Amino acid sequence: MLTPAFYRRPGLEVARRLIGKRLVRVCDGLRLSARITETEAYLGTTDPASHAYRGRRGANASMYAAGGTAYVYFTYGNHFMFNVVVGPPEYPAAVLIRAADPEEGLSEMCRRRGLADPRRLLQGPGNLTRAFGIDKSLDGTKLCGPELWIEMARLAGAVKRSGRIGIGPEGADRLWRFYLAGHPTVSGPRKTAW
DNA sequence: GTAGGGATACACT
DNA sequence: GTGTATCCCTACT
Repeated sequence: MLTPAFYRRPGLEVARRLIGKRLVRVCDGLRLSARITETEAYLGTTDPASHAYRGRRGANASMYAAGGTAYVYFTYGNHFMFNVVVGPPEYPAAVLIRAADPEEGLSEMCRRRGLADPRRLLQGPGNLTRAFGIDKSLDGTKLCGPELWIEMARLAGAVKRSGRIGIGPEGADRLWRFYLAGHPTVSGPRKTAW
């Protein structure tokens, strides 16, 4: 299991190093796991795309927790987003987990998603939280079990970076998205995966 | 291309 | 308290 020290590193480093790691969820007694293939960093109060840009709010409180905390929020009336808080306490920064490659619990993920294609089960941040049963109840919990944690795993492939997806023009010039090059689970328009 | 969905923040009574 | 614009999206056409 990744230790708190891993998450205390600078945000961009954590975002890059999370690619290839194994996200594990125990839900209703079932173990689900997947290798992370795509992340995005949202760092500090000077990043216009970050929820912490306008300071502390009720909904973003978890971003101010210590590295290794889960930050889960709800958006667009439909979707939960799962972020990993990074850096020291009181520094608001998090890495959004955007996509992963399923390993264990395939049939359960298929059931939750109403879908069979393993490439699409965890493709996109809203799809990933749905398949993993991640919701607001996990917001603020520590990523060291028993319901949710991230494990060490060897990276197989090259990590590339690009601008972030789904944000406005503000902050779009920052290349804070990381993904496993050429992997079929990576989300977003294909043209952004250069 | 766009409808859909609900929480939130903020500007107004 | 009410109105409304926004939001790190998805699933359709």
